[in-house]
Amino acid sequence: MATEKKLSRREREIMDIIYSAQTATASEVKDKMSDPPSYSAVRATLRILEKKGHLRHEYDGPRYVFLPTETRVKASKTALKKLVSTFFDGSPKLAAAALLDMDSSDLTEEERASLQKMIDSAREEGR
Amino acid sequence: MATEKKLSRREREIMDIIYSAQTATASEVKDKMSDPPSYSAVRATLRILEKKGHLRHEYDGPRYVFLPTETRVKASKTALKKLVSTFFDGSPKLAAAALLDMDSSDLTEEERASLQKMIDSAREEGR
DNA sequence: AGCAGTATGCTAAAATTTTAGCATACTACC
DNA sequence: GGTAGTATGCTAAAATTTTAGCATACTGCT
Repeated sequence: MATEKKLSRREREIMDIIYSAQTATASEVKDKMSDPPSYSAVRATLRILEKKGHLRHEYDGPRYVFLPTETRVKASKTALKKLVSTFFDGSPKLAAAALLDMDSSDLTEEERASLQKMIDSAREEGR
Repeated sequence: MATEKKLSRREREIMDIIYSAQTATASEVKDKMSDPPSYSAVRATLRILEKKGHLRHEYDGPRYVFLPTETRVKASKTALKKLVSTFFDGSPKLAAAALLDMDSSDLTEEERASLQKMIDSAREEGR
């Protein structure tokens, strides 16, 4: 409910770090930030994210461990949906094709073949 | 070169709109913004994005049409890579699986089966 | 008990982002 | 040729974001 979107740049950066790590302390977050500001700056932003309802914390002994309030799966769906609409004209298949293409070295021949099929069928659908 | 990252919230929003539309005038951008500010505010941000090297413009009669300096494909790869690392532990296969799952109503039985295989194999690889 | 190290909370200043407004130019149409 | 409509460029103020610093508390040593 209270969870509005509209994250600032730093807020977004921190959320991404925490989603990636699943869980992180303030200093872990700081370590992973690009061009990290002071520790207290990081903490201030974490506090804001908590107030906005995007994060919560638990205790790990003497310190806070921050975690997202939304599940990773749910957040990933939202992110995927947006990405698909931004770059792939709304076609998840085309996006999936691009992904698997990135990963091509790991695909078996069989996988590659069936993929190709999906891509073709997505194209036929005119998307 | 000049193309640094670090877009602000509005800048990011505008870039996404333009990537999605491929091309857009200032007022088209404004129309698609959430909670759009004044027209001149939009234009100011467009100008900033041009200065930062993310956009350029061409003329469509009397007005500017803005377009990204990076191709859609390249930008989408960057975006996918980040998303995969944020939400899918770096496994494009798992991300693709999630995508195709979203789209499940459009999949044939055959597609679904081969997908399932890929997902399983990705899981086996421990990713 | 005292000290070093590392937490937290809060506050206010610095920096950036976001915005509106005004001056001006061009097109189309009456 | 004047007027309405819609462009652009620029500027400066408003709003938000980002930051550092300080006060304080707790842990674990010595």
